[in-house]
Amino acid sequence: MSDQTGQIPASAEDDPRVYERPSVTVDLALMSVREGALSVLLLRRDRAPFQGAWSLPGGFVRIEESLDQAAGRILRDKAQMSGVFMEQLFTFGAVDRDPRARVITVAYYALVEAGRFDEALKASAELSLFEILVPWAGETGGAVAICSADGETEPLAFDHAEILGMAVKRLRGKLDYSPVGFELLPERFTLRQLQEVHEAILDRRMNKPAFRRRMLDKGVLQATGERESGVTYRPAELYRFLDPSSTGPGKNQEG
Amino acid sequence: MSDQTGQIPASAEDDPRVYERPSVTVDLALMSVREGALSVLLLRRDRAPFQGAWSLPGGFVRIEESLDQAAGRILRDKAQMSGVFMEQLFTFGAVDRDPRARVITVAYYALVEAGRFDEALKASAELSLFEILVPWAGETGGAVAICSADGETEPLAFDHAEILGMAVKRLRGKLDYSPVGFELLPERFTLRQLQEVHEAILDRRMNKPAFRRRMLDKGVLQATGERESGVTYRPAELYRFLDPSSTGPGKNQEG
DNA sequence: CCAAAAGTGTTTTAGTTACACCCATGG
DNA sequence: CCATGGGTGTAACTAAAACACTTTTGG
Repeated sequence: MSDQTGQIPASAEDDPRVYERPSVTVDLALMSVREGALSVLLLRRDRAPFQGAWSLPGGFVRIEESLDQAAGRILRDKAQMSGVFMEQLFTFGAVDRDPRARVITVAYYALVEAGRFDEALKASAELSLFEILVPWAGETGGAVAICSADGETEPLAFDHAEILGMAVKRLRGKLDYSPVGFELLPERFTLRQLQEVHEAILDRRMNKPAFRRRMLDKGVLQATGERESGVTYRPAELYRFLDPSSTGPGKNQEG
Repeated sequence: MSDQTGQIPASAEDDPRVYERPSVTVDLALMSVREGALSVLLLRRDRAPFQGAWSLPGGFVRIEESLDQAAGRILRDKAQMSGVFMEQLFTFGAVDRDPRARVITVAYYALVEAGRFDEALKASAELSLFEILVPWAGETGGAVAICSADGETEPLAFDHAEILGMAVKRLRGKLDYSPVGFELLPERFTLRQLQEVHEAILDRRMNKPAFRRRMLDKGVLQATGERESGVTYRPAELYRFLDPSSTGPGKNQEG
């Protein structure tokens, strides 16, 4: 076991060379709220395993890039998007999660404004949009189902239903103590739009005045003075999200 | 690029063989509350890099074991413990986090009753106990310092200060909506002990009656009828943690 | 003036905190 | 009977929710 060219490890347990290495991938749950429904962008698999099934966009982590960089690259390559809010979710490492080989995947979730989905869908024919169906009670192990525009539920490849289930759970959990909700709206938005996003994610109707005050009391919304247009009723004021980390004393985006 | 022995991938991006693979390790933040202080079990490194520095126990993930299994094995090998509460924390994948090679580490945190630390410390001379010093405000990027029994602060190897910082943050965040606090106490405990654990983790004094009622109202504590002994004042009642998942309708331990 | 949704004021409720007090035990 | 911490009752406070209401626009 001695090695003249490099360091001689004191024991095998500290030497990566003696063990076969797993592959490491990044998978992305790219979500948005579209027409009142929490949705996800999926890719149709064109080869085995799970040929024809829908899957989260993903790819191998390269030796010279960080996990965050890999996630950003995959988002660019598969969905033609950049500058998107993205956060690490969980790492899935079951031995048999990929029937071909040992693959550990670091899952990320990403949030975009609904309008940006359309560009991605036009750019790639393999991409498609699905509504996420979440069982609130009577859990199925945390997994979710997906439902296409014509109402058909479809199977997901690998353990991606479980990954997506955890993504929804995380999104729900962070919604009221972190500014993730604003990532799903354009730069200027009405309080009604914000409420619709919250209602879609939590799958629960809310009281308008209560929601309004709760949001305004957080102090992260700035009234623009502008109003929405194109509506037949009284136009609502447009608000902008004020990132507290960019004005207050230096804090990073970690919520 | 064709391969007669196996499948022929339609494109290189789906073929793990064309990329150099990173190594994957698991690192453990094994924490407890001892004498009113949040503490962590660390291992002194006996070789470069960071020779002499303190580090989280860790090891490579083997090709035939899951991440959770790897974490359990490392806990057994390095700290002679089993049956310990453990949860995945975050995956750290900066390219230069290990100067020798590309190593991605899946960090876990584990919680044990303070008494179990002593056994581990006796079993291995390289292990030592440190108090965790957490800057509440004026963050240092989420990292924490460690402080030995004689008051000396010591450097941590690799990015382990950052990992430990995230572990403390996660523990603080889960303390009041998940039963993690009970993992740090013996099977039977007094409400005062439970309060001391919460105060140590959150680094904040609390009101006794308020804390007492808040805990009892959760409905997860069962009075045993027994009392503590060996005290010179009125002995407090001993309580036991009642896991709602073991009695109610089937839910798994995921909080 | 009417319909529809924006936006406001007031009451109710629930959960937490603060404070004062009594109880049980050992010495 | 005193010191010490265990345990309980009550009032005050705060945040959220529910409800009724007024305002503003397009038609």
